[in-house]
Amino acid sequence: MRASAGRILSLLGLALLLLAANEAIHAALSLEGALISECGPEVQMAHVQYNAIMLQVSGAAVLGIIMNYQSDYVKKVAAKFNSGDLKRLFLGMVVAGGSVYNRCGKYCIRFYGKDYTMHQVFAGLSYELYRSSPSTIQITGRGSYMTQLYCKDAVIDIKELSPDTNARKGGTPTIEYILEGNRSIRQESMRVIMSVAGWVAPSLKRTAYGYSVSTRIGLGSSSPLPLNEEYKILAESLLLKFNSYSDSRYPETGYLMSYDPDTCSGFLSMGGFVDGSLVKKGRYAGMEKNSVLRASLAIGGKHFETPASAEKVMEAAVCNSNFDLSALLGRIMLG
DNA sequence: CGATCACACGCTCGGTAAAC
DNA sequence: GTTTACCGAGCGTGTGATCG
Repeated sequence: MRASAGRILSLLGLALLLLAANEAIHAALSLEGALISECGPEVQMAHVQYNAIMLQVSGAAVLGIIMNYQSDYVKKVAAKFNSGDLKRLFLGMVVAGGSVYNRCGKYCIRFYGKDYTMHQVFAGLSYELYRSSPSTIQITGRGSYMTQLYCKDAVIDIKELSPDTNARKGGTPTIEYILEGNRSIRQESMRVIMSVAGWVAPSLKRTAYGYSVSTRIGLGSSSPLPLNEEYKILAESLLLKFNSYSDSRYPETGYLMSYDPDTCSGFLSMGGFVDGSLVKKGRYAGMEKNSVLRASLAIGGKHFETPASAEKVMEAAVCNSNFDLSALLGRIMLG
């Protein structure tokens, strides 16, 4: 059974907890609690259900994590897609937010990022595809993680699908393999890629009637131009309209961005970001990308008297998707 | 040989505002 | 209202050292 490895890890974790009830474990668990509390209800449920166990290893600030790789998201896609398609998702994650290290006889695929959930997804896909379990390390002094998969087969696969993997070193990764997939897996790949390298940035704009919020979503920031073009083709195949932009400091790179409300809401209605995918920095850092996107779209076009009142409504909308938007708007809004 | 640790460099998101 | 441009500091990334 594919679930058995995960169960064994859970049991192992439970045993360790019982045996080693020390301060370190408690500290680790409370940190984990704080982390998980940022996630949506679905993630929290999954978490309670499967109970990831954290262990303190050498060094004060470095935590090793034994993860249970049964993210709800991976369970869902594993039931729906064959392994060829799952490989498309895996490729998307590596290209958008990972690296491949293959020197000195080492075969290592890494995934970086602050989203605990996305590391679970990466680890879950690794297990589904290669029956190999990576380990996740929290990077010292920062709220981000690195997941390392030592697996020769995986490295060979990725290098075959995208020979040039490391964008940082001037390479140009390709997602051609994803583009060859059917609509369903392309849509899922888009969601995963956006969750890894995409962003939401609601912005305040002074208008004749006060201030209004406009919604903006984007993908990447300095992707190699050919890859950026492939991202655009992928988006267009799903009727999402992005424009390409380039940062003048990095001429051979580009990113995608869209202000189009139909594109923003269209992306949301196809599932949007993977649940638990968080905004990385800025005013909404740590909040769910989907919540921010939903809130921003909900109050887009409304006018506010002051920037502060607009931000207040945004904050309320992001933090509680069930709150009474119209009541709050009635009190604060002008037009 | 697989796995973990450590760290410096420069790239990324995302804030902001001007130009259409 | 929509699109383009600029910019910065926090963090992503590659790699060597090290350990069991």
